[in-house]
Amino acid sequence: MKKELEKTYNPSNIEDRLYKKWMDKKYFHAEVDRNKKPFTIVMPPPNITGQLHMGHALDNTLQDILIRYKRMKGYNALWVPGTDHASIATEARIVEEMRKEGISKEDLGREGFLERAWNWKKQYGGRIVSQLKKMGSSCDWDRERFTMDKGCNDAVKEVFVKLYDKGLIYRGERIINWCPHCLTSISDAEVEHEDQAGHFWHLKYELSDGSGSIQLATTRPETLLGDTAIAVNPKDERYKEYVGKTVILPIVHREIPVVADDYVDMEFGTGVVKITPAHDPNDFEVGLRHNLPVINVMTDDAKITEDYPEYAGMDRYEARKAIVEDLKKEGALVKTEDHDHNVGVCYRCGTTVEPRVSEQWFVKMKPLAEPAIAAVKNGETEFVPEYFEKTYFHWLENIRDWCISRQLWWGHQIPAFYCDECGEMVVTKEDNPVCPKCHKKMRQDEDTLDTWFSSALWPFSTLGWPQKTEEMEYFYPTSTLVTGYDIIPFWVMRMMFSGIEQTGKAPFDTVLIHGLVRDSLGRKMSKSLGNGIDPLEVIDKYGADALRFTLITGNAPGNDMRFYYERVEASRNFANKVWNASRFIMMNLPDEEMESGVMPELTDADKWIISKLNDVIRDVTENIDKYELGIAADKIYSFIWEEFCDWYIEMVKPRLYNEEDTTKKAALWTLKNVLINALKLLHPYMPFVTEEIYCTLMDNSEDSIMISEWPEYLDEYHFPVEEEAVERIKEAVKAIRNMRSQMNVAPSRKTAVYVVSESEKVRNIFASSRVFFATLGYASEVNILENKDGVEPDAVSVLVPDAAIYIPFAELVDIEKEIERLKDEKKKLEGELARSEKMLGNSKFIEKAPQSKIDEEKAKQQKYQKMMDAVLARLEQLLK
RNA sequence: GGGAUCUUAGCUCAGCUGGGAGAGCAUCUGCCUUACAAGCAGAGGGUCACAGGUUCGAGCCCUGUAGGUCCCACCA
Repeated sequence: MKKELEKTYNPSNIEDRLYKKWMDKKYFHAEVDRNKKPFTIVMPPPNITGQLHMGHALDNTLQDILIRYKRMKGYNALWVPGTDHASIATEARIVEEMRKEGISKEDLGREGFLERAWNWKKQYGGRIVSQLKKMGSSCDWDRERFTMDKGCNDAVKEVFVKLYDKGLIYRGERIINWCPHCLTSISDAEVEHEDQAGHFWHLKYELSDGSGSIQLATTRPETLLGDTAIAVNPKDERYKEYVGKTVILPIVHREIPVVADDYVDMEFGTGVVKITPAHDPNDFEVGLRHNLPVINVMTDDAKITEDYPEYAGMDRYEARKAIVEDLKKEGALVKTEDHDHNVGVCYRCGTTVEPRVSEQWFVKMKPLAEPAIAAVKNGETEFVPEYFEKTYFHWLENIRDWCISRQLWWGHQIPAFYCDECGEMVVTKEDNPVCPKCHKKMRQDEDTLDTWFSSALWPFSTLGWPQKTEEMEYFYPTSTLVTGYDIIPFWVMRMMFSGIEQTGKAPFDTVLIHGLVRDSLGRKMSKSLGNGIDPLEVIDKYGADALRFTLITGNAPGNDMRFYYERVEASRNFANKVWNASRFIMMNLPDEEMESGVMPELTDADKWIISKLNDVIRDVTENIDKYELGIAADKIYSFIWEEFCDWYIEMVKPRLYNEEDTTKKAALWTLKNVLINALKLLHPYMPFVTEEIYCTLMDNSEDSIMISEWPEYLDEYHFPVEEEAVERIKEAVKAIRNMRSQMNVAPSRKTAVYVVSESEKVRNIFASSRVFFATLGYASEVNILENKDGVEPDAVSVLVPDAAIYIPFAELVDIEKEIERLKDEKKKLEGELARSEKMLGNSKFIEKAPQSKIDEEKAKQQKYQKMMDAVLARLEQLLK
């Protein structure tokens, strides 16, 4: 029983059903199989707080295309999915939710809070997974992971302890970036910089010995409370005599030294800097060099501490105002200027970061960064596009130690334990160690680790590491990592050094970087702008295939793209085109099974499309192998729409409608086989529509296109002679259509066509293609002649290479217009010939250009010369 | 301040290692031709930002200029 496609293409009718089928049949699942080569991708785990957005849609479409392609090529393709606990983002969301209910973290306590967080994970973690499924993502859900599951926790502890034992993780009091809103430390990568309008306050400090005063300027007068020095450049003649003296800090009236330090820029401002080691990273360094005290003047939430009763409880900005007032009163304020300056803000909440001295855990980066740089330099891992390697190098070459402890509860708790009795500290994988000295129970460090600490281990923790699993052995290192350029410093870099340090191998051989999906005005999609487009809405309206196709076409790797509904519509129209062409073919296929293996006697047209398909198979395969997914998609698109639908199907129709036609079988065979192969090429991009058509077409004789074999280029399907013949016919048909259109001839009006050529070969080609002039060129009769003697006199003419086509339009023929057309044609040909002659007449071209180029040019010149002769002859005839 | 990237048709963008400028959308003209009006056939439209250079030959390579975007950066 032959199946049929629905009359209209309706993606929502097929997508969920097919996805379920794939799941049921376990097509996405990969097991270790030594007989096959592995191809592995680990999915960048989306945050459990998140909803699917266009960035995920793009990221996962790219991955799915690669995975589906490799799977069809015979690789053992594994795509490991999962989600990220996103400690800071999730905790912030939960705290916010609790705030609305009027409860705080402290009310619940650590355990109560974590319980609530796990419930959150249960509730929202699955949401994004089901959204990924709507995209058609063929990931191995049996291997789904979570960055805080047992396996990841084991990996985290393993790595932490190893790095600690090697001295690459240490605990220390340093200046770190503190977010007064999230109430935690954050890493350098988590700080964004933005320009803020501010002021420059010029202050006057009196020397303690009364010998004068010194002026300096500051953008942050409130930190003055914690100043422990002022600094000048040692080479600065102006201040040489002051170095070693002390000044009186205004308001506080503390005596602080004048120190000399190279850090100070003599050119900038007055060349004098106030030093606040507790609240500025540079000042902290200066403080270390000069042994200055560190005075913290702010609380966790950036309010002035109780140590300064006049300002206690004021936040940073209130205190700034109050202090400026007091400075004014004291006469220490010389002047105020407007000044824009660059401040760090928390990348999660946008709050201005407060540099702060506190005790934190750090990863020593230099020794880890070096091999990670080397792995890219020596090609073990490469970036696509290559220029992102520069971003990567830049980060690693300028990296500072990574602050990994967070004052949060949701995350991997740091595996460090303290003995309250003797103060002993132990770093261990054990859960409840006892103090090695006093054998008492120990207290675990309260802090958790930076989310990215566990994400950094994702490529191998998901494969079972630190256990020695078969998966680890077989699927690692993974093949391609697909991610946005904005994630390079957070994640790519850290996976690289973690992978190399822990496993000895870089975690992937290629990093495919993509850009951002922006709105139609080129703005970043964001919640605050409200310009985000929900991929699920697009899928509902146009189908996942259309969305996927839109996201990977018309865009080069690594570049941002704009999202337009018009483009989705165009993609949907393409899916519809494929659907209808398939429907047409199936309508014509006989009820009984065709012997699809045996190739019948083929016509030129059949061989032409097969040869074209063969080329597309080669090109598309090459393009995908080079990660040129957009280019490959374009080629499939134009092959299917232009070559296959607009030309081949149209050419083949007469053979289908004529039961007597002896070549009908060949036509059907070709239609079916070309369609099958085209569907296969398209499948990674449009998995649903191709599967639905394929299964209907194959009448269930095969299970799924997604596990079918990727087409291969075959020399025996290369038919240059037939290709040339059909291209000639296309030229002729196009020329006829063009002319008729210019003359406003209604399609209903058929006319005789005379094709004149001196070449027997060309006459034969046209003679055997008479039918195409009738069906595609509106001819009522076709005469093939050796010379134009037999042509009716009142005819218009069009010239194609090696032939002239005459169409008698008695009453329509306008000799003047005809002459005009020919003159235009002559002009064009003159241009072409001039170009050819210039090139061929250039002795240096003949000397240096490759022979193939020269031959090519000579052939062109000949062709145009022939056409020119024809034009001139025709003109002469008409002018008579 | 340093770096990356971009500037190609009205709009949004492709253009792989240098060898006659492309797509989608939009525009204009005809068509309900029994797969598809979510379609078919035709057409118009570009000094490839600017200035130099390398080359037989440059949208593509080099240098500089202008403008846009992004990333990094301790000028208080």
